[in-house]
Amino acid sequence: MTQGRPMRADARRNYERLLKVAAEAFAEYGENASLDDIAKRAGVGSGTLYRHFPTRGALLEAAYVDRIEALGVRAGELAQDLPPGEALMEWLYELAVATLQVRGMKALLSSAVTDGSGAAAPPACGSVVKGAAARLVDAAQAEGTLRADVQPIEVLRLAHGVAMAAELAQGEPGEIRRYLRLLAEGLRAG
Amino acid sequence: MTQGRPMRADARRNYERLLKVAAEAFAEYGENASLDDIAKRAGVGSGTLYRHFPTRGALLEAAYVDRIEALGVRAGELAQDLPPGEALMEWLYELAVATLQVRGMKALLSSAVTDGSGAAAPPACGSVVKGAAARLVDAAQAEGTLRADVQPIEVLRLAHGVAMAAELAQGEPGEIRRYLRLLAEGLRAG
DNA sequence: AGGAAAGCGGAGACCATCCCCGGTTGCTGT
DNA sequence: ACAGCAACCGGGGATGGTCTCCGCTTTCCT
Repeated sequence: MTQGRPMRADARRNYERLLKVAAEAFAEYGENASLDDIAKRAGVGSGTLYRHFPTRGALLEAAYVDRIEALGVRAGELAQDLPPGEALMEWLYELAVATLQVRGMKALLSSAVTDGSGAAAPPACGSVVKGAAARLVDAAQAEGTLRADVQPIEVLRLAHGVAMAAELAQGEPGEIRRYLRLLAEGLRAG
Repeated sequence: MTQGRPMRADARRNYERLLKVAAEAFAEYGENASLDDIAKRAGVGSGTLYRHFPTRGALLEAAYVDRIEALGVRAGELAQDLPPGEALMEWLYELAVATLQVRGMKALLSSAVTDGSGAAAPPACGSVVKGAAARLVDAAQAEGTLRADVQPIEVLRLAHGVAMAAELAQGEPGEIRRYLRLLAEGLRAG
């Protein structure tokens, strides 16, 4: 649908260079890395950057799609290897770790689970995360270990909240697990 | 201790004007309101603003001390009117509401509960919030309705996480209560 | 080869933070 | 009352970020 023509060779080159440099820059300087600086490092003008990625969010998303998709795949693996309740919790853990560890992912994932009506950027990658969550939540609810009155999106939001809480305890890596376990108690069926 | 001399009259005038204007500006534009603009509105130069409040955080804190102290007082009232467990939860609710409602308070409260070692600004008001939380948590633990293995600071962080989670569900005001109730299950003794 | 369209790039407009220092104001002692 | 000296003011300007605009270059197609 968005494919009138294949991209011109130089355009594709620049696009990919930008993506590579952006991922490095976001990792190094966080989600507020200077965009003009990214353009400069990639050896292109800032105009080129803004044409390919109109907003910071668009670039952020494009730079991390593979990481997001890996989370989607991971959901499938966990669903196969663990009982539904445990699979969900382990996946939420890995999601929270990614949220904190990969600098710049926070903003991306957070806008993915925002009630879209008013927001600025509805990232496409949101559907991957939401889809994975929905599958794991449904399975756990069918199994009867997860209370039936919560929606997948709520679970995602709460996991994001847990990640934020853990972030406040900088330097205590075990805190994510600890807080998530407390959340799990609240989500348990019964 | 910080009181070598009383403040000069013009200095005090400017200080208070800035505080008043800053509270308005933060309420209107959020925590990223332009500082130079605040200075202009207050009828002072930007130099004056930066002399009184070296960082954005300092201004934010000064502008909201009264709101924070009101939360401290409220903790006392709730402790008197309700059983400890309920008092804690109601207070956390009001804390979360303040976090979301008063734009600009979020950053302030969040830095208050951060593991201070590396952070930029250790706000004095943090002790008010932490003190209130400690009292309510202790009482609830003594009563036996709150699990004994959580620390007050952890409860604060989790409440902050709940507020963040609720923020993602923009426009659903009941979500704070809902998410807090889930957290409460996880924190319940037993 | 040659022309049209797609794409490039960086100058520059705009806005924010924050320092700096010449000039001004309020306080204090006589 | 008034002189003198801190303390304090104010805004100009350096720095750095975002994002647009448009003349020029590159690619692709025939």
